Amino acid sequence: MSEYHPHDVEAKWRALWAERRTNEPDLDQARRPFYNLMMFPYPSAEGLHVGNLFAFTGADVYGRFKRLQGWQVFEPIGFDAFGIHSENFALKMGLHPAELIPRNIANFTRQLTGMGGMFAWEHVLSTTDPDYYKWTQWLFLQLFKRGLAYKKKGAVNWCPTDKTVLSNEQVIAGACERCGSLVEQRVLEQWYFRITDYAERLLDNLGDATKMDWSATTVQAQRNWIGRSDGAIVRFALPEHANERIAVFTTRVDTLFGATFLVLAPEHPLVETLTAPAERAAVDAYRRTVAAQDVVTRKVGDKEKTGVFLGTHAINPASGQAMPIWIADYVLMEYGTGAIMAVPAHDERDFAFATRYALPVVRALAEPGDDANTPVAAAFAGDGQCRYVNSNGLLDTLAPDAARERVVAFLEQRETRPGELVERKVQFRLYDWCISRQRYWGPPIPIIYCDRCGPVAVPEDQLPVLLPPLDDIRPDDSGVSPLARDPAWYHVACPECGADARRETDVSDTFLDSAWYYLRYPSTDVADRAFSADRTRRWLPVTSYIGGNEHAVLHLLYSRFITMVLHDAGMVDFEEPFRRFRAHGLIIKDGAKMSKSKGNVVNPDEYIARWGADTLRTYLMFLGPYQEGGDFRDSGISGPRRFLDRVWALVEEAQDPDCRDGEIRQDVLIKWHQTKMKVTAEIEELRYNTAIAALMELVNTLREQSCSEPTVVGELVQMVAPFAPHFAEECWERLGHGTSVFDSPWPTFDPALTLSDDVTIVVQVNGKVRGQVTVARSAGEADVQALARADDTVARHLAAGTVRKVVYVPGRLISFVVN
RNA sequence: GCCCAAGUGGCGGAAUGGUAUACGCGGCGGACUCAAAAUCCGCUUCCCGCAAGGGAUUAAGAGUUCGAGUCUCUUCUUGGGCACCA
Repeated sequence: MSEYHPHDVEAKWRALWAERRTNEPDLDQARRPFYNLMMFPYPSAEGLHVGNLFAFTGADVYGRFKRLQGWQVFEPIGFDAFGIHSENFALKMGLHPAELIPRNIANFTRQLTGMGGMFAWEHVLSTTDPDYYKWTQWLFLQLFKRGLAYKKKGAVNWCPTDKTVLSNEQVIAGACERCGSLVEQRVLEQWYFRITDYAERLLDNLGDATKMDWSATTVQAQRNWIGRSDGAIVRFALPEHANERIAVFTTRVDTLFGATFLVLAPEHPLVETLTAPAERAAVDAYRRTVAAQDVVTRKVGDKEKTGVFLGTHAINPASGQAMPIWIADYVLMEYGTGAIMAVPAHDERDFAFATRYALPVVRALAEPGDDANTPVAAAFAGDGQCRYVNSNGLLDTLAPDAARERVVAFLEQRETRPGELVERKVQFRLYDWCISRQRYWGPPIPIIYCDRCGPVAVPEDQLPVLLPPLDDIRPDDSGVSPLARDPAWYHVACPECGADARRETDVSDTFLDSAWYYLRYPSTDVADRAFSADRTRRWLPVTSYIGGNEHAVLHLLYSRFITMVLHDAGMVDFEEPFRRFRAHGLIIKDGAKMSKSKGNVVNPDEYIARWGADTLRTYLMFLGPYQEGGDFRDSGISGPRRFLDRVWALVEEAQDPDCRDGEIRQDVLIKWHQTKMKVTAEIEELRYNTAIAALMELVNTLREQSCSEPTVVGELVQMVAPFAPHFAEECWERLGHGTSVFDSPWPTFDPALTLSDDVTIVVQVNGKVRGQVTVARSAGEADVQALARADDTVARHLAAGTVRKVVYVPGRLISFVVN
């Protein structure tokens, strides 16, 4: 007999896997390719924490399961090592990121190897490697060439701590998502990607089951982010300015009869023209106040609404009433047309504004019991209970959808040319993606500015534009990147005319690095292009992608956009990069989220040292549903370790010659087939905790016997293998197999053998369980009822009245209704 | 404010509308041991009862059903997303 020593076993199999290239599929020949992707880590100085390990283990379990099912699984790993996070940490430590990052990557590599991931290390990548970011720059140029990358001066989110701009996606409630500083508004010239051109497709594909099978929560988050609104643009005539009209976007054109005033964003271009001389001073003062505000005070809701009157009016084309025109900072220039029609009776914000400035409130809708003139106490949106009022009979009896159509038609009739008064319009909340960063640690944007030629792409054969080795990489408040301090680097000849020119000194957003890394993995050994056409055709789109839902809108949306662009360019033949995506849950510790500030971050190293990686993996997968996460408790880990020890003992026992060739007991046979059925189904659905529970039950059943069948124990080992890979290899070898357990076929089951001959039938009287009877599965209702009535307790409860009804569910229960 | 999840023993968590509390942790008792650890065996939702048995119980309340943790409605709590988006 020998004992289970995890560290010996794990070291042995790590070495053998590397030596035998067990985890390196043949990328050019695989017949059943399965691309098993997990979100690559940012290599922090702290190393992997137990939450990362939970995420990677769950994805690895799935990959190993698929491999056992006969797929050639490619499970790559890499490092998302560019970006502000790495740079800030390096600055804090007084180190250069170019020095720090390789160190962190070495530590991560040690930990990822130690956890027993089935990683194809021959295809590891780091976004900071010039062989990688060369192609990130190439990707930028593909967008640039197609007019999808453009430079624009505009108000941007500026983080005063990180001293760089942030994309809208990186601003959470007016604060920097990374450091939490309140974001300021700055006017800068930045590079943008036209992701808004793809809004409709990005939204439509979310509902296309042939292209995407994603976690519902992630799909919902993307839908909300893209934010499609179906509405109309209405143009209001201005009696005092016959040449101008004010266009507003509204989703509630049916409330036009209740629109009593217009509000423009203070930055709206027509404000200058429309302001009456008498109001000039007040308007200018208000616009200055707003311009001085930062994004936070401007955008964070629930504050007192302010505004000023422009001294002029528009005409409501439906009611004919004059509508005063105001400017107010609750109207945003970036959304819609930068102007709204205010319907105070049916919009909370408009109601608050109208109340404050004593503007008229007119109903377009009335609730039951109200009439057209009942004063409005609070704005209400209206629903099926409401009816239209004040519409001169136009809408009275209509449902909201029909009313919208009717108003549009009404306005269209009065137009002298199409679009003069109204136009149907779909509006998105999504903004273009700002990718410029005024930082050091990223891929330089491959553009050269020439006075004569304008912005010119760096020729592709001159890529990569290497990041120059600067000593002082600290960002400053100037709004330009530290790269602008290296004239020797940025002074270059214009690639087109040869005149003196200047490189773009901003670097690109880290999210661009990660928006295409899955395309690079299969082609890391390809030097002359970003990705090989053959490899890409064989392996992509990604078969299964697993990652955190914190990237539901950032990384996942950008990746989809980039893939669509490449698809349209004819470079890939799919629009959606990730066939199946599942978000994993989060690990909490003692009921609280793990965070450095709370000091409850669990380092997996010490648990691996004490219990072994296989035990930690099994524990992490057992502690809760993978897609929901769970609570990490030190005491809980001993259970999975006991489980592995017991499997080990069963393997030892199965090797005993006296134990072979026994006849399998009926109840063991049933449990065995039930377990195979259940484990197969549960792993497929990522319900690892219940799969492990089923395996524990099988072990408990096997332990009741003096001897266990080697066949059953062998299949038990195969089913444990995805969770405890080194352990399973060792057991498999001990059972006499000469090849990897991961090259063995996943156990099959016979559904007929999952059912026992006898069944327990529950007996209920008036809905309460009063007994149970065991009968042959083939027994009929009459037999079951007779047996049930014969039970003393049941009989007593039946005697309390008359049986009115009997419900019989074969194989399950018999229920008597008595009164 | 709006949208989406979730709420089950001391704890992590199981339950195609059909025996709620599987599996694991912890706890209690026992075996082994000089002793402890490890291991093994048994018990463990709560209340009444020696027991047989009875009652209560899936955040709270109502409803549908022979039967509800599961379906419907209302309320509360927690977590997540969106948020002057017209």
